[in-house]
Amino acid sequence: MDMNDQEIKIILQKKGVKPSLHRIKILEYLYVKKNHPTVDIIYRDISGDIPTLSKTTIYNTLKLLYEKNIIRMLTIEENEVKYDATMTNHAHFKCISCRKLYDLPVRNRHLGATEIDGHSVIESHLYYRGTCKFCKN
Amino acid sequence: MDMNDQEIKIILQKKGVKPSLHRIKILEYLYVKKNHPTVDIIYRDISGDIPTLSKTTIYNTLKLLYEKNIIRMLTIEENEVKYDATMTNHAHFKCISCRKLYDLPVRNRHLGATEIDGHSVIESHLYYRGTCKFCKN
DNA sequence: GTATCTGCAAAACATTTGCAATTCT
DNA sequence: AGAATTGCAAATGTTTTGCAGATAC
Repeated sequence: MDMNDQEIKIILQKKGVKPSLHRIKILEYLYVKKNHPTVDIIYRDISGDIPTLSKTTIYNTLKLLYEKNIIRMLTIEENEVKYDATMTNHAHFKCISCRKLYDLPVRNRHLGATEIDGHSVIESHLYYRGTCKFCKN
Repeated sequence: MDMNDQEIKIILQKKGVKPSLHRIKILEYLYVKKNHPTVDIIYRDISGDIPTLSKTTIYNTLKLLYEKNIIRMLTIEENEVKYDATMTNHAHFKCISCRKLYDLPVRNRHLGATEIDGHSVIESHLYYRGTCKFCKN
């Protein structure tokens, strides 16, 4: 078990999640790749390393990690959910041409709000759709 | 044909969409109800008035209206798309307890941006999840 | 040994698609 | 008649569910 696995394990334990091998590997993937993957992408990328891994476990794990506030769930796409382990406030930009999803380090007071119009905020999402700087020419 | 239908018709024509009865009624529903409905909700609510209306037509129409920039598509829910005819910049608040979706009249310079980090912005979305003021007690 | 985690297959849904029927001018 | 619109039924694709088997402590 290398350093990364150990760190991931501690993160899970702190949040009250039992650090099974599958859970560690899925969360580690999110931390290392930072690619806002779907369930399918995760399955495609790590099922080689963990031959017994099933998609059901990925679904279960991501749901659990989301409920424990360890990762974010991105519903920018109409048809599939993406996940993100970056928990600091940031925005996203979706290019409708190349389909890439960019992180934007936006400093926005609205993203850090804990209360809006009397409602208690748990999570905030800011995202844009458009044509990215590499596609617009 | 009442005043509303006439107004809706003109809006559609201005955007280059032929104002069929179905299209008028679907867009009018969105304007009048302002309830961020799903395809199913629209179908449930207006298929009584228009007995021949099919869900396929609602799907077709909403897609067309979205592409013509007449309505917005909201992907806040994981599993289904909602639609909104309010085109002025505003945010949304989703209550995880009562499940209601609120409009928030947020004045946010980020929502009006046409360019971010060199990318050309076409649409902006800001939304929150949490517990609404009526559920939190 | 008991509780939790995992995996398979089937089910459940929302959405899309192909194509035929209808409507409008 | 010709072109666009609509509707049905089937297909698609993602996510959930039920339950059985495996694993961990």
